[in-house]
Amino acid sequence: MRLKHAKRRTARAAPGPGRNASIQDVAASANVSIATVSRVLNTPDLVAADTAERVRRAIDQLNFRPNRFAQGLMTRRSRILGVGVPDLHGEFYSALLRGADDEARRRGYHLLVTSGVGGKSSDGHMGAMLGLVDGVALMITEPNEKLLEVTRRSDLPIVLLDAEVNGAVRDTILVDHEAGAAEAAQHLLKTVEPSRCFFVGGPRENFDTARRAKAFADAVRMHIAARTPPRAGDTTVLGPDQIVYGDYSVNWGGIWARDCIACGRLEGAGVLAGNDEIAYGIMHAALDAGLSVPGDVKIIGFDDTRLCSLVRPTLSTVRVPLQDIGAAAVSALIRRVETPDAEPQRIRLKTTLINRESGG
Amino acid sequence: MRLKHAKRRTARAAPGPGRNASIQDVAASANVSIATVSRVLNTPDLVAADTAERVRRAIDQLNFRPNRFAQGLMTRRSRILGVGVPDLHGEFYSALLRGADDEARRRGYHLLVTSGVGGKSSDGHMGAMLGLVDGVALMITEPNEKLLEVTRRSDLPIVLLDAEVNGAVRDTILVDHEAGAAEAAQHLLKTVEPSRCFFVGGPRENFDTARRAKAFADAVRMHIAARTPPRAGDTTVLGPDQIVYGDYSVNWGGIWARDCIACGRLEGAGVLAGNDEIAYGIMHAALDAGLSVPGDVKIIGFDDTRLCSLVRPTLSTVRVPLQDIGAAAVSALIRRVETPDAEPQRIRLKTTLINRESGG
DNA sequence: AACCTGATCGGAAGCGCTTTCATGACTGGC
DNA sequence: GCCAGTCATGAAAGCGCTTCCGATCAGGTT
Repeated sequence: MRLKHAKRRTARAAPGPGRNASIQDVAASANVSIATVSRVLNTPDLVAADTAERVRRAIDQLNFRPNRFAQGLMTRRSRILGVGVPDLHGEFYSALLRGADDEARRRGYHLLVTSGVGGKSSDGHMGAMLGLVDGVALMITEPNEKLLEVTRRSDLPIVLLDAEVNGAVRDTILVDHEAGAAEAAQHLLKTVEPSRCFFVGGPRENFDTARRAKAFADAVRMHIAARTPPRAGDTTVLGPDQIVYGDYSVNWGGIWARDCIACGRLEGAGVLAGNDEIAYGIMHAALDAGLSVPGDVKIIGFDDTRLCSLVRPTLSTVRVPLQDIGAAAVSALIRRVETPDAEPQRIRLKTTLINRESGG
Repeated sequence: MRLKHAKRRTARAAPGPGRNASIQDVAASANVSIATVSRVLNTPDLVAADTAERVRRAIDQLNFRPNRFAQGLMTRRSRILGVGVPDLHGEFYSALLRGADDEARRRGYHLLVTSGVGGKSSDGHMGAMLGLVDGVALMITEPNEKLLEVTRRSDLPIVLLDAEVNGAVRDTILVDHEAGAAEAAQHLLKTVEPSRCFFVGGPRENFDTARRAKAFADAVRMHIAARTPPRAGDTTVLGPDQIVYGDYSVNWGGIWARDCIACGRLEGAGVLAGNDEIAYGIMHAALDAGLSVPGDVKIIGFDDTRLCSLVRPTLSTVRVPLQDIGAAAVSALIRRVETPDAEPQRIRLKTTLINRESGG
């Protein structure tokens, strides 16, 4: 037997398995209206204690969870935050993500992660993401007009990680690469001649490398200018080979070091690397060539990834608080989402020189 | 002048800035009904070519993007996949996530990442996640009844990473740890006496460590049983100290190695470590003690993280295709989401012994 | 001429929720 | 005993979309 054209207007099947309980079911079960159920959830103060209790029991019993889509449709909030990073490879982003995720969960938000930000095919994907999230934390490491344009025109809350966007006043999490690079330079300059100090960076266009390079150069120049008495031949112009660029890889560090060794210039040098991997590459090439670290050459890395304490000799490095960056980004983003009119914030996180073995 | 109590029933403000264009706006602009607009988006075949074209123009012009919440409310799909891992720390999960993200974006899905799966406070967070995603890829490394119970009772599509759940027939991505461990053992046994072969694992409860340990022991026993002629004193019982457990850290590897050295038992040994970090710890302690690797002691790691090719001597290891695991998980999950009635799948991924320096 | 068929489209229901507005029951002050 | 002022609650209007159903029309079939 089968009902033919059964009237289905308002009748609804019992919330058995296969269908989650809806607010309707709860309301029916607690003998109140759906409005009251909603109030119990969102504004409990507006409902009488005993009613609320009854509703809560029904909720538990039916295992009711508000449908997030319906909620989102009304409130225009999803409690999801987008996180866009250029890449998911390696220690670096994994630490960042970890900080972000911890903070997000603490605040009852979820993280929608997407990598390849700035890549070619990322536009559509980003677009789709914008419709789902309450805000976006974006990490951009190289200039990318298209992406910045999107962020500028979007009215979605955005915080920028470690990148300044000229023209737009936005929440921004900054890392004080300058102080870190300067501190590292000063440390090297204690025992190394300014002319023997090198900065071996990542890609020239990379924001971080650029800032670290500039601060390094400034520190070296300042050191020269300040020392008394001046020495013969002192010049505040750095040699063109003292600041070089490549990429963020062990390989590039090795290449540079071997070149340098070939010219006999690595011995007695002090090197600040653009990141830990480069530093490791340099150190390794030096050791392979029979140089001692830090005896013959002093090396300082950047970021303080796990690598630093694993390798021997251990790597001195400039610690960048990656987890804190992630956490701060999420925190700032939530603040903007929840209080859209708040003043834009610029949070600046400190770096720390970590003296281990390689830096002397 | 201001309109007082203007009638607002059906009138709606123009879709200026501050409000995104809705399907209504598109319909009005293209002079069709919203049903037609929807069809253009979802079932273009049902719309006349010229009408569709007109609608598409309106969509472009108004920069219309369907509201994902409204869509989700109707379709019960979000095109978001949940990924739950125990931890976000380190190379391991970062590689996995990368594979997952690549595959997801290729298929037009997004990833909602959550760590701390299996942790104490993760329940509520997981619960909230379940309402948002089309399915979940779960990585569990240790027994966790509560979590498994949740997965069992949920009708949400789930794929399990590298964990078997007895009783439930589920899509599962498995890694052939057994083959990898056996291959590594056999490699060591070529030059090392069975009684001098060790497995230094991570936590005893950890699924992976348990499986690797068992396969290692089996391989050693089988080697003893198979060799002809049998030697005096051959026994297929491994010494209790040949399979040991600790945690997945460099530190633990170092501790074990130093203990072993103290008893004079490391020289001439062959060691399979539970992961690369342990292997590195062992290798380092050995080198520090003046032993040569692989001359005096042969060491093989597990996972093939970046560390292996960075350190010197380079680490032989059993490669686990982390990125492939992530990609396979997402792929299987999408399959289940889109064809819920498909047969449950068990995908088994191969490991590969990577011979570098430390393994001899 | 009456009928059927398929292609195309609009009307309208309804997904599950939040929120406004109206209602009714009490309360205290006169 | 009556009116203003709470307080607790319900009815109902949508949020923006998908999809079922039916209307219309052109063109072919009997």
